[in-house]
Amino acid sequence: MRLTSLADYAVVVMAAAARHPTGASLSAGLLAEETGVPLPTAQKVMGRLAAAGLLLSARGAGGGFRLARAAGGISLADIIEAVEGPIAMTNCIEGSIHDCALEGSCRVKPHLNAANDAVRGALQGVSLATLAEAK
Amino acid sequence: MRLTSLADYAVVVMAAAARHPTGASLSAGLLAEETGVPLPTAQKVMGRLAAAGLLLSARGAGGGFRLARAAGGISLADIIEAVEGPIAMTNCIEGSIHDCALEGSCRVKPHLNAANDAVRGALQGVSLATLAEAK
DNA sequence: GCAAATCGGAATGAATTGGTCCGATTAGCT
DNA sequence: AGCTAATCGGACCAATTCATTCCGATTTGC
Repeated sequence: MRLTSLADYAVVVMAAAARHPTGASLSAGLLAEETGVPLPTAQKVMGRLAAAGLLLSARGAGGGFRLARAAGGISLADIIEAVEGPIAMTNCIEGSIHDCALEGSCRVKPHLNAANDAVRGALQGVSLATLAEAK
Repeated sequence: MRLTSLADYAVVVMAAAARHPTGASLSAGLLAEETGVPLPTAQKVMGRLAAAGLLLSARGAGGGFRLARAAGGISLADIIEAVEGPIAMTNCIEGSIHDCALEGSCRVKPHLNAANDAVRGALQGVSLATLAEAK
């Protein structure tokens, strides 16, 4: 029930990016300096965010990243999923994976499914625009 | 954002225990067989649950475990915390630990705090009595 | 055409986790 | 009262995952 530090950094970096004017080209180095996140780590995090479609990347000199959507259209759940993968408390919730020995006779799965939706909903209710606000 | 398999097993075992009559002495072997959880793992899980005060343990022949409180008074959050430790999405939320380099200049911490409370609330809203119900 | 700057993926070391085993303790029977 | 059997409790070890770092691929601008 703890998110990885990679995801933690991703939230910080995305919030910093959201405070810049829309469309500005932001290098990993710039955001790393602004947030205090180590540069190599920021690079990795931003790479994953770009792969997930939350950031648009441009290579070469003068390149950088920019938000793919408006800050209001990106949720905390989106950021976490981009870095950590699907939000699924247990393996059996994720549709494709079925390596649970109790599969079939498990009596609690339906309830866990409901709990998982509740948690996910709480995370989807927080937008990046909110996270970027001061205090 | 995924709970460990130990916590997963804990939920299954506790739900099985809640289906037995109140006060009955339940050995780790019995619950392991009922749920399909490997016995050594069930032992470890139940040990932690007892240490957290969710189960009462009795040693020796004829001993075993029993629920410390009524099933309605135990929440999913309680079970997860018993096995995984405090529910805190980030290190900076946990009061005592402060090994975050961004501490002080971090702009998103207050928002994450609110998100954490929302997640925790969702988990506290599910009681063991609900988990023990069929389907 | 050259050079600088930036993204992208691969490799390494550490930490947490999952699983197993053996010792400590107690009730019940002889 | 002693012994046996059953059960909890804590310690140990292998494995997976995570966090971090470094180097190569690609593109713009001069």
